[in-house]
Amino acid sequence: MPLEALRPSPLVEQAAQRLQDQITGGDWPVGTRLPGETTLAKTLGVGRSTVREALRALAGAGLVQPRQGAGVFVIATEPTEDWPARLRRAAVGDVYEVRAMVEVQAAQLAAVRRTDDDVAALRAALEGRRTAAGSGTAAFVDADIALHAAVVAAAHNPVLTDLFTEFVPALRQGLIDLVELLDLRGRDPQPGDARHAALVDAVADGDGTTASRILREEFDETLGQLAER
Amino acid sequence: MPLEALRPSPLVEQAAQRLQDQITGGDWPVGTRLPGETTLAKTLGVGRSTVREALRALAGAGLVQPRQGAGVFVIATEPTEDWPARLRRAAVGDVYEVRAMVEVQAAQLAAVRRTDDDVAALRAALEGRRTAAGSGTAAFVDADIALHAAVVAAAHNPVLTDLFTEFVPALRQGLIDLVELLDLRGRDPQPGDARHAALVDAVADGDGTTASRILREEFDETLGQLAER
DNA sequence: CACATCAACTCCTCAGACAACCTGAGGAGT
DNA sequence: ACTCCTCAGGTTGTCTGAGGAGTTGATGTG
Repeated sequence: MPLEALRPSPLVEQAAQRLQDQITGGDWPVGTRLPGETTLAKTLGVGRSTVREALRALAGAGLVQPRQGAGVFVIATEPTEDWPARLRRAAVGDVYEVRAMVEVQAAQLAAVRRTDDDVAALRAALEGRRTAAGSGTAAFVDADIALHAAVVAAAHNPVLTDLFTEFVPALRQGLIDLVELLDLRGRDPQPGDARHAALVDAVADGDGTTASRILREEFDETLGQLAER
Repeated sequence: MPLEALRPSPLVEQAAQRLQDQITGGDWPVGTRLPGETTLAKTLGVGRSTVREALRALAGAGLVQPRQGAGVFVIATEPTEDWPARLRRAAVGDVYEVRAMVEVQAAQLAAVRRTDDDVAALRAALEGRRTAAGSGTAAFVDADIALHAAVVAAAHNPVLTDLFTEFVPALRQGLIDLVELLDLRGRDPQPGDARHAALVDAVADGDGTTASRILREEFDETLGQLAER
């Protein structure tokens, strides 16, 4: 009975964690049939229902798959990539840098592919950013992100759009911290307005070079400020 | 007892599915406390343990979170985005396009940040690509991806590295299809060797402009070929 | 009004029982 | 030699009953 403690808090989660470790650790590669529930129960020192729930949790995460009468089988060795969590863990600078990479190029594409509807959405988002100038930091950041999202959307690449969406939560918090830290809105309630207007115009005019240059300047500046801290 | 049949196959999965429908369908928004286990058991017409396992499966998928004594709460309305699956579903062209965006910029960064170890890894990967010229398509594509991965790694941004890793599976299959479809290796067993060598040299020399230009040419060419089909 | 107490409710864990099902071995038939 | 059948053992699926532990909101007290 090679185990210790296994006492505090939900036993199910501890059991699931231990099983998952065995899987992600490579002890049980894909295709392996896990020991039976009663065996696992004895090994882990918990009841069979507890083991069952732990296995069910792993099944829900897509790691294992039970087959009645046959056993429980490993079908994946990694819990479905939890990108939002990973981004939350990552350094703000790294996230921002990748975001900059993607968006600079997206702007270029957007200038080529934008439809009239896109342009309308961009102008609306720009207006929204101006309106949000009078609101709190969070609201302003949201409006800013909405504008950038509109640029990305104008590139008409679903993968790109999804990618940007994935970045939004991490970006949002990072930007709120940044704006308040640097007191960006102390002097100017809507910092970078001229630049964002120029960006929208460039995309509308189909001038991808200018659009991406504007964004690059914007991001380089922010990244520089981030690096100073 | 508003239910029908609910007999064949695992009751747990059916119960979980029904609960998930309630959540994704908007009936139970984020923050909602689900009915108690006994209530759900009666409503679904199954035993309590079955309900518990169904809830545990949803918890494993990140949809709900149980709190002892308080209840089970909805914490998300969508099963954690399965990016690999999404990429598999997406059009090859879209995936490739985003990959190009990211990598062109990554090359520029890599030229600035690469260490001597990175350069060694790059040269080794280039050599591996040449060696794989005599092998099958899959092996060649793997070697090609390894080289590009080395470029991305040289940028020293963990978020970027993770992102590229996420793209690899979709990329791999797409590239294999592409190479065989276009018969790229019919005339030249290691297409683009000169260009890749120049890329490695540019990164080694710290010439980011050249590095990213080379990659851009490469990708534009491939994207052009993809567009023709 | 602030605070302590308490009861009802919730999830957590276990044990036991039976049903449904899969797998592999061995025998019967072709 | 091959196929098919049967069967036993093991495995997951499901239910029930019983406590344990924690949270929450109402109640009562000062």
